[in-house]
Amino acid sequence: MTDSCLLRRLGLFLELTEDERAFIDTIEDSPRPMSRGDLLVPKGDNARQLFVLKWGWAVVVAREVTGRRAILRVYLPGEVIGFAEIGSFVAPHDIVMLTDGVVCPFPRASLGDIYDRAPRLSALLTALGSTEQVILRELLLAVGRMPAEDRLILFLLTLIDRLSVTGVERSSRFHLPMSQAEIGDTLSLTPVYVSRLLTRLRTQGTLEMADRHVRMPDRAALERRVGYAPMATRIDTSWFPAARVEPASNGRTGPRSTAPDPAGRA
Amino acid sequence: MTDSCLLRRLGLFLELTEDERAFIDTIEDSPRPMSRGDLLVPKGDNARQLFVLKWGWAVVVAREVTGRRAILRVYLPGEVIGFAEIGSFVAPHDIVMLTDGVVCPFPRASLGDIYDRAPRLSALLTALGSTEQVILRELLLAVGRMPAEDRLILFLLTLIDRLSVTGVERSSRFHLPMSQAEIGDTLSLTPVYVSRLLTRLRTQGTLEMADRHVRMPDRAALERRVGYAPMATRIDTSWFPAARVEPASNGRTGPRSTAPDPAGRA
DNA sequence: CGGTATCTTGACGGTGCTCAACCCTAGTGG
DNA sequence: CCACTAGGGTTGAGCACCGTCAAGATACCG
Repeated sequence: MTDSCLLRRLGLFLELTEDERAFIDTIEDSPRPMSRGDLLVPKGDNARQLFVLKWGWAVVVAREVTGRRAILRVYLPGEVIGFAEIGSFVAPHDIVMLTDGVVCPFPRASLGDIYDRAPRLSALLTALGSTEQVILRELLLAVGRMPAEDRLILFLLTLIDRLSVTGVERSSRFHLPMSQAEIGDTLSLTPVYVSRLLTRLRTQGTLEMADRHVRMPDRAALERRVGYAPMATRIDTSWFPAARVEPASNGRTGPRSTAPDPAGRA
Repeated sequence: MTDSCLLRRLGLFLELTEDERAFIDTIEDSPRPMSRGDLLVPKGDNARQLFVLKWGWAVVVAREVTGRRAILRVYLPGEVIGFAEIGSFVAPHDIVMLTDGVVCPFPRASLGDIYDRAPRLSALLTALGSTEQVILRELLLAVGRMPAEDRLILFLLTLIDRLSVTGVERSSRFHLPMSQAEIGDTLSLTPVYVSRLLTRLRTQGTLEMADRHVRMPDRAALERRVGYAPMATRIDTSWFPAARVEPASNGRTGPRSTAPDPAGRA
């Protein structure tokens, strides 16, 4: 009953019962150190694992036909990696460590156990997946409809709020371990233009940015400027079922044992 | 035990047991006709309902600060609407009927029942949510990194495949009930430019498009051109738990009855 | 017949990309 | 101590993709 990564993550959103804590504790492997550039999930792989990002940053990377790179998702410390892939036979994109870090893997198969035995945790997983969609939609809106300068500002504002979920960074100054090229890939801009934007914002006094640390002197003004609404960091759990953990009875460790399941598709 | 909308949708991905079918049948309200422009989910609303789109098209609409409109998601007949919102206290975006149509609403509260009593269905719901993320990511990649012409082609290719999931449209010609302005909002283009693109593609012979019907004479060539990989229309169910439906015992109709749940957040 | 929505076409301009040179720092091996 | 390299950042010149503004065409509808 140590504090596992997954337990800490899920505990952010729900007051876990003893049973639930004990259950979560059984499904997680030991932490694994990672280096910048390591592939957590290779595209095309049948991803059999998910990860909690204990520390460090990771990104979902895609490549357009012409070879242009795009970062479709930035994972911050504490977040769960691999959710978007669980319905797919093969991973649609690479997931790569952006910095050195530590991940806590857990097998995808154990998700089946969660759904089988811990209904409230299952609902939480779905709800977490739904917030990922909201994040993606906001990024899509920014990339599609905002001028580059606002887009950059919005990105930084969003990061601050998301970092504050895990409570690590509260001030307006924070560490951003991304190169300008990587920022560009996230916002669909070229490295050259990101550089130009940053120097412009710096000379305006809108932004302070040096050695990968960012500070926003007048954050409120910027939020107004780009129409930023702070993201919901809490989850609406009102519709969740009651907390409950079924015993691991009648050999139900693997799927398909309790009821008939003609899994073949016509 | 009629064929409800939700049942038909979930049955696409899983061979449902009798118990599961009966269970699903209990949670759905009767179909409701809709007109173009009707709000299914208003932004800021505490969305207490989800919908299966029985027929017609619907879209998620957002507005940038400057007033520019964006369509963040297009829902096709058969798809489930409201998944991205279930973790939020209030809906982050409007969801609007794009055409006349019929929806089958079901209360969000009944999701709690599903999680409580039907573990395999719960897993399916999560998996469906994960495929939504993949759709979003692909759109983000296209909007961010593709020239407008390819973006438009990719959009049409994707629609064909997604329409074929429900099996209605198999040919390369299909009905696209969107104005050019709406297409533009989906692809982050202006109406004027969409018009220009379409006439250009038409005169090239790449595309046939008239009175909101589209045909692509050489679909394979276009798929190669934009690097299109047909979307996974099936879901990887290998990690799902066994099919099982718990009886609706001990008054567990509402949440929070079986175990202590100090829901207050510190 | 006027009003509205949709589409088309033209002229013009700017945001953001491309290509290129250059700088700085850190690391490596002589 | 000094090349040499590699990664990252900055700056300039030029341009093109796509947006903006505007006018006009067509269709539908009250």
